Amino acid sequence: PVTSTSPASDSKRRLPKRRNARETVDAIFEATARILQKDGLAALNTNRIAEVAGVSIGALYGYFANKDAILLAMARRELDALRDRVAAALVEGNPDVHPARRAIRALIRGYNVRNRARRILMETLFSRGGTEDMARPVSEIARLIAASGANLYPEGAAAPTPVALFVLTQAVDSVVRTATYENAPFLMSQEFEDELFWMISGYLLARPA
Amino acid sequence: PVTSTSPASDSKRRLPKRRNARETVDAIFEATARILQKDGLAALNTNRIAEVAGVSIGALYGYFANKDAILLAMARRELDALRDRVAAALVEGNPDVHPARRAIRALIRGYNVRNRARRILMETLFSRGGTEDMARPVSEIARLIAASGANLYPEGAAAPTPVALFVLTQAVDSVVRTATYENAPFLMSQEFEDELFWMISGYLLARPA
Amino acid sequence: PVTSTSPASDSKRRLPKRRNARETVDAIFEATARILQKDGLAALNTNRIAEVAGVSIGALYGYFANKDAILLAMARRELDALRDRVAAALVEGNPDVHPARRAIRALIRGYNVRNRARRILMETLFSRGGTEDMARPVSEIARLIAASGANLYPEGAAAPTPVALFVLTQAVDSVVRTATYENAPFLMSQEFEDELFWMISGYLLARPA
Amino acid sequence: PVTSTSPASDSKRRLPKRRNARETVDAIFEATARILQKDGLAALNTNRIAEVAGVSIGALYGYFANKDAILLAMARRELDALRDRVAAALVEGNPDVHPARRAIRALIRGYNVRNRARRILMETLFSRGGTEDMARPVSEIARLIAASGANLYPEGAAAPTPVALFVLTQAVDSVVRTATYENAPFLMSQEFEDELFWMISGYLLARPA
DNA sequence: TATGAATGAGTCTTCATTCAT
DNA sequence: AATGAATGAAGACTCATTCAT
Repeated sequence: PVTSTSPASDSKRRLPKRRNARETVDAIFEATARILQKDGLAALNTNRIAEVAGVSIGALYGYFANKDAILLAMARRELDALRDRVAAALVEGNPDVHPARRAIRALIRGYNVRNRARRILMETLFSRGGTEDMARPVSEIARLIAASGANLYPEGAAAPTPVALFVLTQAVDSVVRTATYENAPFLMSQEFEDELFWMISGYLLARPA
Repeated sequence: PVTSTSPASDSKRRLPKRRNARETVDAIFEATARILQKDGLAALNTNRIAEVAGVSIGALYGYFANKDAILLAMARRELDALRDRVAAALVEGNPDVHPARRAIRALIRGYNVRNRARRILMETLFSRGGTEDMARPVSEIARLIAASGANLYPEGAAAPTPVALFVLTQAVDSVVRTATYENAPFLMSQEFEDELFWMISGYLLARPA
Repeated sequence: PVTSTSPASDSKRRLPKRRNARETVDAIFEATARILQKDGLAALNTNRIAEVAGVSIGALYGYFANKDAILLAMARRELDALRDRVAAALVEGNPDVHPARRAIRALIRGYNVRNRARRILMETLFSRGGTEDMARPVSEIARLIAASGANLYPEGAAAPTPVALFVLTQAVDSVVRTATYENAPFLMSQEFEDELFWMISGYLLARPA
Repeated sequence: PVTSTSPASDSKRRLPKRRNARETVDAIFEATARILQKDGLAALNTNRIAEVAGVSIGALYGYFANKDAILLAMARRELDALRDRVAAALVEGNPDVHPARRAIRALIRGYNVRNRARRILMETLFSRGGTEDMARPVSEIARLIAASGANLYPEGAAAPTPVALFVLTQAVDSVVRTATYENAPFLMSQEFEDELFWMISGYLLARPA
């Protein structure tokens, strides 16, 4: 800002790094996640992101139109990644474990990393009107459940309606998310997994045919 | 800005703003809620709150130490009010309706007003570390459920453990909250209430004794 | 920007000056004029204006919505002031001097102060679409001329049409302005005044009745 | 951005951008004019110029030392072109039309194209201290008028002094320029031309011998 | 106790220019 | 000679908070 009085620092500007787009975007996301996790949304500013990412502020704006765009892109990416992991757990994995239990475990593990950052990201996505973005992954899981049929829900259970699937998936998702955000001590316990499993199967069984 | 020169001029004599503390605080909360609901958190600033509330910015700072304090106090108040309504629904009301259904209805109605403002408030409370504040009302409901015994949960059901109560109450609360925030079309439907009821009773029945 | 490491400079912020609105606006205009005159438009930034005016940047934005608004308001003020001076010279003053000559002199003197700043101001006004604002003062002078009748324009001259008045006033105004901006050496000379006067009277006489 | 992998793919093979210096400079000027005309000076930036011109930003800096240099070079070119056209109109053309009228017409036509861009260019030239550059063309026209003698100015008129020539040429030039910038409705009318002509001849006649 | 003008640190964003490729 | 990603200084503007009145 103030005209630099020491001509010694006049050593031109740093030579530009030349990474590829993917690396740069990753660095920006990583920096954003770190700041969010450590100091929260209020401490997140574009200059700091750039600094932590080791990218110039100009480069950052070359990749994202504005601060919000970073958060939004990141949120979608996280959402997609979690959805993929849960979906995969649902259809494959240890056959001795019930698919629902595999999905519950994937969900718990998924939420458990950098949960403050993740939470802020989801709130941002939501508050920016990304309701659809948020609903889609859960809907996809719901569709997957509906499609996989009898081997997923208990014998004798009526096929769940759309509303039932909404309730079911939101319930599981929200409980795990809340437990994660609250750092509930029982988060990684067998007991917690059991309760969730009972909720799922009990609910499905209780629904009238 | 305009200096009133003669206090006698009664044409536009401002109504004597001699409110008591309670009224002022209410006006501030009301203004905050309105701004949040209409334009979101980013548009919320203390000057605007003061303006909408019809209070000088200086007076506002006489009632709240800083901006956050407003949000926090409001969030707690909302939370308490909702808890009271749900708790009341649980223990009293139409005896022909199952207490769980009465609670579900109270929850749905409670979340349905000014849901954007409410959501932001809860996020703020959470992000400011108000986990305990948020957990308490739900815990209290859980305690109430545990205390009310057999008439609340189905015959033959094992008494729920703390983890089970967490899962149960969070599930119901989160599902309703999410449906509200997403403006789900089925929010006020009987079907939705039924599904929630089945989830509750099915879950409680499925738990091994 | 960078966290100040010396706690010694932590001496709170300056105590707020309390001038009245008029003084503050004047100080801002004065600072703007000075910067414009000395270093040109490119060197004009709101922080510097505030600094030179001895006003906080926040206070500046309390009086003007944005940077442009300062320039625009100033330009209009300058324009009005000059118009008033020329109009006054036209209708009053030394009766031994022809009104047209009095107006010419007022114009020359008016443009001669802080001409770089004045020029930039007019360009800004123009480029922001203030064509009407710019045209109005000249039109008003033209109207004044038309109204004052025979004692202003030579005997035997046909009453000027609107287009003629446009040509006449723009010609005089532009020539003086250009001479000012170019720091023409003859600007304050009698010769220059004479030429302008001959142009006016010759033109009016040459127009067919 | 998209790396062309096979140079053989001819579907969207970019046209071989092998222009010579002249073509490139022209493209840059054309792009600059277009941007200025459409969106004004504030919207003019080197990256956009390069983009619109279909030139890389690096190449642009190969032709011009900096942003200002583009504007300056363009301004001079425009000025010279206009001067040439007016000078030509003065000394040749339809012999049945008075040379002064021919010059007036050339001036009006000249200013009438892309007048916003032209105006910004002139302002830039002026504000960058190009007073001499701006004065020269007009001086040359003045010299031409002085040289062409009696057939240009009315019989009985005294030979104009330098100051008179300044006043005369600036007056005509400025009036036309202003009328153009203001999109005056009478710009292309015979009446306007007449008034200008009367101003010129009346002025020259009114000057004492 | 209320008022609201003033403060100024902080933040986003732009864009002229460089230089590795 | 051309390309365009990267650089980072600079600058417009916001808003939580203070304090003279």
